[in-house]
Amino acid sequence: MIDNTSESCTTNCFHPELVHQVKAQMPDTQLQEGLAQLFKVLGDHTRVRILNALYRSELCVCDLTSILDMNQSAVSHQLRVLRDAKIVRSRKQGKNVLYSLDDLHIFDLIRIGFEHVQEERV
Amino acid sequence: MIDNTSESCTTNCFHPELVHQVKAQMPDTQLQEGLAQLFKVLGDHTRVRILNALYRSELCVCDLTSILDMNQSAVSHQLRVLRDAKIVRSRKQGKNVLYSLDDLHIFDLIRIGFEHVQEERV
DNA sequence: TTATCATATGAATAACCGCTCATACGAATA
DNA sequence: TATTCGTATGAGCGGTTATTCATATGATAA
Repeated sequence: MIDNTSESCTTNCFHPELVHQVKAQMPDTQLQEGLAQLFKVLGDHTRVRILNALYRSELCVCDLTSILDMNQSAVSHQLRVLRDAKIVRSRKQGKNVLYSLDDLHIFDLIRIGFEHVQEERV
Repeated sequence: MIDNTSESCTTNCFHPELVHQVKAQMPDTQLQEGLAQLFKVLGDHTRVRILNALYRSELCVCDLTSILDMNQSAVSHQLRVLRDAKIVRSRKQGKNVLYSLDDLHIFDLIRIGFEHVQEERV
C-alpha cells in the first residue's frame, strides 16, 4: 500500500507519482483478461449452483440435471462453459461423464466468496 | 466428499441417494444468488483493471481515469457497480472521493484468481 | 448390427450490460 | 454568491449470453 494523503488533486486532478507507480505495477493485460474471464464464468446463477453441487461431490450430468431441476441441454451447455474456463474437469465412466471442480483454487474462491457475501448481511 | 463409484445410472439415470444428499447440502438460494452476483461484478475487464489498481493503493476517481486511460464517466459507472456490490468502499476527501477494496476477502479473491489463471498456462 | 441411453451441440430468441453523450450535483475557492 | 473542479447519473446504442428446441454423437446392451 502506498500513502496518498500527502498530495491533492488541485493541480493536475490526480496524484502523478502514485499513478505512475500503480501503472507500473499493473499486471499484464492478457493476465487481467484471463482473471476477468474466470470471474465472468463464475458469475452466473446456474453455474454457481452447479459449482455448489460439485463442491460436495463429483457428479454426472443427469445428477446435476436432477439436483438443479433443469433442462439437460442447459446443464450441458453450462458445463461446457465451465470446462472451457478450466473451472471444472470431466472424466468418462461408462455412458456417463463425471464432473468435479478443477482444483483447490476453485474450492477457495467459492468458500471465500460465500464468506464475503455472508459478512455483508451483518 | 461423498463416494459415488458404487452405483451407476443404469436404473434411474442418476445416483438417487447422492443426489438427495447433495440437494440437502445446497446453500440457500438467496445466498447463491449473492455469490453469483459477486462474481458477475468481478467478471469484467474494466472492473478487474480497477480492482488491480486498488489492490496497490487507495485512489481517487481521476487517478483511476488516468491509470486506465478511460472516460471519467465510464470509470464512475463501474465504480458505482463495484460499490453497490460491496466490493469497493469510498470516502470523501475534499472534492475527491477515494476508493479502496472493501475487505481482505476481495484481496484474497483477486490473488487466488490470479494464481489459478497463471497455473492454467503451464 | 441395431436400439437405447447419457451427453453434447448448433441455431434462434430474449434479456442483460458496458460504453458514450449530455448533464447534474456538490464541495471548495474567489 | 458565482465559478470551478471532481464526481455521479440517466438515456440510448451495440454487443454479449443464457435458455430452449431439435438433433447429433458415442458408448452400452440386446
